[in-house]
Amino acid sequence: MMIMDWGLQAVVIGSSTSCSDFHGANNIDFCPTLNYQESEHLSFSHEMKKEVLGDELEELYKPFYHVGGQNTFMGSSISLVPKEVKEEQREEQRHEQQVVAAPRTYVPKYKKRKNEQKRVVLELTADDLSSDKWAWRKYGQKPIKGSPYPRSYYRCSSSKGCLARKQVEQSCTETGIFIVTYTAEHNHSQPTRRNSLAGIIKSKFPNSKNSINSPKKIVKEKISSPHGSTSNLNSCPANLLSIEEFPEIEINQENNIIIGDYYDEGIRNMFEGSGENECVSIQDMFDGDFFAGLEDIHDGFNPSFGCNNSTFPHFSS
DNA sequence: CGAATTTGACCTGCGC
DNA sequence: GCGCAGGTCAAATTCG
Repeated sequence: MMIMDWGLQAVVIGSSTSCSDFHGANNIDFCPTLNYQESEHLSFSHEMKKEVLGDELEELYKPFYHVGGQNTFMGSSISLVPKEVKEEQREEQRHEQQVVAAPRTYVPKYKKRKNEQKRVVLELTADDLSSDKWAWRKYGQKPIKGSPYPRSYYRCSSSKGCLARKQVEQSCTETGIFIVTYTAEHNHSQPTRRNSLAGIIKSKFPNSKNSINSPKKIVKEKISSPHGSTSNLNSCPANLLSIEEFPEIEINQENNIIIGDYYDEGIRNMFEGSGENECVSIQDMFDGDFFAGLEDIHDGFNPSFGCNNSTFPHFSS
């Protein structure tokens, strides 16, 4: 029997480990912290999904889809896969298992297209970089066209199979500012010991300096479609998010969400939090918590979505 | 001596 | 199809 319910699973802030470890072929449900039955109240019907979200918004969500219906962002996860899709994924995964069982003929040496990967870009000071709690190992450095400074490439050195990557380059426009790009996610918990100074201690950036008084931090999230085209939030037909409401937030041509100076301290707190893996999630952003946080930062700030809040699905946790 | 970094070569994606 | 730019590999080198 085909189940038409749209199981919208939104797993709130939690350990990235618990979710990222959940990519096994048999683990096509959701995080162990929240299974479908337990989260029935989070579901809404397929018809409701169509009515509220619409096809195009559904398309918008696709970048967050993930094999096994599991998505994570900055240590949190959100799952948006309808059950009928999950059945198809079961078939695909069964097929993949068969392929794996067969003699290996070709192993892709490189990852999928770079524009398919979710990237989080931060502009950080040296101090911000040194507070990175992860252990990184440098594996490359390249000069970048148009920039006088090279870009350094780091991978997570804590876990052998961890796909987390980090790129560090100095801003060519602002001295003391480093553009850090995180790609993929850690599949393990944070190490107790860290090599957080990667890219700083041995940095050859001539202008590297500690600039505690220049806390500028721009947070971007590149949202890319697995089909190669990027989802354009600005043209979101459902007008899911009215950027005009957020004077310090903009979306650039690359569909990066940019948060300006004004919210710096608040953003810092929201991303770093007081405990491990406490990060802001896409869900929180949709849920309004993210913007509520900005509201706290910005007195009189009035976050609102472009669509009617009463019809917008509420991702209660 | 093992681990980390450096650096040139190689591979892939993408625009023209 | 070609060339460029970015990303990764891996041998050599350096560090602790």
